[in-house]
Amino acid sequence: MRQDAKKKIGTIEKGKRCDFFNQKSIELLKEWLEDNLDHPYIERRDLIRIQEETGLTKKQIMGWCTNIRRRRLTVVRDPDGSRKLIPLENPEKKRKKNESGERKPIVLANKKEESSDEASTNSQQHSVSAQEPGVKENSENTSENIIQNEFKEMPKDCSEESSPKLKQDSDEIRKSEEALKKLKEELKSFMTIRLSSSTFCWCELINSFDPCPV
Amino acid sequence: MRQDAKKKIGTIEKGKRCDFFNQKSIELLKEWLEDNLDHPYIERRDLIRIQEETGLTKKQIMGWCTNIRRRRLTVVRDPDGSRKLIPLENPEKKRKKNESGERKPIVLANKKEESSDEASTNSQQHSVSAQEPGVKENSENTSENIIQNEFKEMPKDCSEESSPKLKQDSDEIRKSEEALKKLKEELKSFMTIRLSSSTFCWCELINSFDPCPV
DNA sequence: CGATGTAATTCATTTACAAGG
DNA sequence: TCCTTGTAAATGAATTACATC
Repeated sequence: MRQDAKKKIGTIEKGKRCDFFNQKSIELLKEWLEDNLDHPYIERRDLIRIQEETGLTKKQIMGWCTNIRRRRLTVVRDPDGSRKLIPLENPEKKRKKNESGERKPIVLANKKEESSDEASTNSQQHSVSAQEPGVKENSENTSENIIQNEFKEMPKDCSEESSPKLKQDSDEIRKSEEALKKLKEELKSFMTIRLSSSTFCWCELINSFDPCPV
Repeated sequence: MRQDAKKKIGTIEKGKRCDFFNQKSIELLKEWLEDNLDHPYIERRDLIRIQEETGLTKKQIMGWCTNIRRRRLTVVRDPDGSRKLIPLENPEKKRKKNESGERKPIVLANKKEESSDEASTNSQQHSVSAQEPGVKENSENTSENIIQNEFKEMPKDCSEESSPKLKQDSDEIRKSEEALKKLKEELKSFMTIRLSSSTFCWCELINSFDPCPV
């Protein structure tokens, strides 16, 4: 703890939660944001409405929007080149973690393969198909850390390389490569379909792979 | 119970990382743990091996194991009634969050509807319920779940449709699944690399897949 | 030796403000 | 006036470590 003294600016301390920033207010703001993702800049009308409903000041609400834009949204481009803001998972966190590279949460893969091991973090065995082994609910921290971990260990040239054990049989290699090629096409098709709903984000795709042990 | 305020004990400060607790050591310990989930109590042999490979003291290693057991593992029971420890996501975090009920990360759903599930702000109403270990929660990432599910369905359906012969032989299916895993690896790696340039957009990823532009 | 309680440190997230355009 | 970018400060989660039983 290195803070010399609590600095008070106006009536609010930096970093300190005020009573008006409770879960209900956050829910309202989130609601506004999700309704205005195409143009997440608050208008007078919504501003006044949220002020009245939450008790937050104008400055607080606009500051919240500013922070959300830079920390939770990112720019993508549609095929026509138009610019858009969509949700993104924690860009700042990723940058910081790359620089320090330490003190990452310990994530267990929970893989005891040899069977369709249903051991997710749940304690009871529900034989529902929706859960896949290795895919479990997680916090955003762990997802990103897994990505970073595997990124460091993974070979940089990742486009068309076969894994060594497949090299034993050239016919098997050919079959595997054909399957991979086909899957790539299918994935492309899949992403294009998702795209039409205009809510697709590549980072969500990344997260959908986690924490699948590969 | 006892809070004897000792700031420094020996040469190590509480909570402070020492140089031997680096990522390589953590990896080794994690490796040991995942190999010994059935009985996560370290033996002399492994203890000495890890001591030598990491430079950590015996006390540090055993302390790590103790902390892992209580913070990252939870007890489940097999159908035969036997007791088992399996990975659990952040039991302590969940407890604290349920009690305070504030300051949760802001997660955007990226979708307008999906109003059936109300679990995104559960801590507001359910202040403290009888917290059973292993109870699954954290269904906040709704959009991720949706995409995850859709993605999981996609390759199977498409594979079966476009190449029926893969269905006939379980070995072929296994190969296909391996190929999908590999594809996921490649994608994750690729996207993580692109991430650092911060100019990524989905169309670059799609176009990077030869052979055919969509 | 293990389980449990807890002190201390580090890091990610959030609220807030300032500078400059 | 509003936005973007940089950053200060508070909070909480995760981790390492030790004491007690």
